[in-house]
Amino acid sequence: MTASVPAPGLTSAEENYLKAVFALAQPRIGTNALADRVQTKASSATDMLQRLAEKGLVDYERYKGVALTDAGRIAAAAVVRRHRLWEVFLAETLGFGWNEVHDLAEELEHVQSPELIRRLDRFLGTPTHDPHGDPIPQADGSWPAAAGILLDQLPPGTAFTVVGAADRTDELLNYLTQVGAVPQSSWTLLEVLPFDGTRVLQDDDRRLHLSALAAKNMWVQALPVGSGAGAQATAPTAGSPTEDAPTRRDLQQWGDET
Amino acid sequence: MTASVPAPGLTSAEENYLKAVFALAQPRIGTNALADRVQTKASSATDMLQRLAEKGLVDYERYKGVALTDAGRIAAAAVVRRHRLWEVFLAETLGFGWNEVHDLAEELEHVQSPELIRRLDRFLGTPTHDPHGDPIPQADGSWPAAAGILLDQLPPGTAFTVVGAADRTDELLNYLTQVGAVPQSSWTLLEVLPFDGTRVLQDDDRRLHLSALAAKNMWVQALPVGSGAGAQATAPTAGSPTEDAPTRRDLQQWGDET
DNA sequence: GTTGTGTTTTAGATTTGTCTAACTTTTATT
DNA sequence: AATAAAAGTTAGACAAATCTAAAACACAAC
Repeated sequence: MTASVPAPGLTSAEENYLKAVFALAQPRIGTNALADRVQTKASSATDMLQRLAEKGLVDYERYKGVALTDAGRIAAAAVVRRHRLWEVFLAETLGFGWNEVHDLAEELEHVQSPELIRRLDRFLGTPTHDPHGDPIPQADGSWPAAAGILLDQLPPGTAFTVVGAADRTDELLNYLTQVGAVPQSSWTLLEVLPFDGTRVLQDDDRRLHLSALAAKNMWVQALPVGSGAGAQATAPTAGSPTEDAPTRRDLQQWGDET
Repeated sequence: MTASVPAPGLTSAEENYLKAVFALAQPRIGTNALADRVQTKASSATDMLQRLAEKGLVDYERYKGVALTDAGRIAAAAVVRRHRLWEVFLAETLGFGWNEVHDLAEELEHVQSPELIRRLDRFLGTPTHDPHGDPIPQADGSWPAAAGILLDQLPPGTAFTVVGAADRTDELLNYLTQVGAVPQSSWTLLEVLPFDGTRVLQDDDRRLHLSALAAKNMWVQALPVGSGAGAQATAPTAGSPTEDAPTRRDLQQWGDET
């Protein structure tokens, strides 16, 4: 039994609500928050929740919010899987930027064909993470582990590759894109400034200052020593990260924001 | 001005009707025929036609059928372009058979993004024909010429490559797929049997008999002499094609059936 | 433990796209 | 030309998904 076969005949709208519940429920989510997420009004959300409850995909109780049932979780994971595979396709195959893929994937994800997804997956080489570093639910229903660690937690002097962003807002993605800190790019973390935790990165030919807040939202993979990009300079000045550790992300580190 | 930007905000249903009118109108098409094509009832077609007429995409007159306006033709060509590009993608990139691509492309074609289509087109190498041999309207609105000639018209002794099928029914496509007469495959037309016009084809290692009817529905491209596939044997027995030349296809050889 | 504020639900309307059934127009036949 | 058959249209209903406005509920504060 794979996660690729959603309960028969979900409409796009149903899939979207399901995805939203999946993204936000921990363990329950309110009608307003959900309506917000899918860009509708609370009354519409109520209607839809009752329909999804009838189909056995959510556990809904009047005035008490919703949670996913097991069936709902499986169906939602299938949608997320489709979404993220399309994101990989758009970025990797068609060359879209990681800040452009979400909206398009949002449309493509609703094309109903398990065989299409199977083949897309194979064509892409069965990727484990999307361009934002989020894990792609596998055909067998399993979830890959995190693609890396937050730049936040990387010790100075380490070389690394960017593998994603924990915050998928346009603001961050556009910014990172502009300064060239995009997926697959490699850098060395020269130092962490003691004053505000600014990260100083070195590329082959560029030096870049990133705020602690940005660093806290970048997924990176440490590279083996010696394979560092750019200057090997190592001036590790104290490691006193000003920002606090992620909060909500600790509970539900993966899976939101599709 | 490219054909890639349809009139703002066409729904999937509208696009489907438009495509159907485009495919069948020569110059006008009746409500019933149209309803048949889009798998609805005549009353639904009437409704939709009135809506499309209001949008200026079709020229509709009560009880008199419809034709496309210039705007409608442009919008329809954009849909056909999207459809056929996705067909190429599905066949070429994902390895679907030419008998499987239509239905999926039917869904993918409605994803709205000119940039997506631009990039898909570029990724595929700006193809001129889909897996069925039908021409893909280009970004500039132009229509490529036919991909080849009908096997029907090929003189015996000629080597050729299959480039499409004039009849896109499952029956023909499945049959041709089964016997291996798929796009890109190469054969030599050994002879045309005088009795019923059966075509005898030779592959590198297989001999194949095709009915005159099948031959009349296969688009092929003659290969330069000497590059023939399989046996060079040449036993040209009279060329008396039993079937008559295409009829409707002469008028509107391209563009129907999306 | 009442009250107020904010959240959630219901009721009723709207849009898109469809249907069936009844009616109208066109056309083909005699 | 009359009329039957075929083709096309309208009317009314329905389902999905949404909205606004009004009513119902929950809970925190007093």
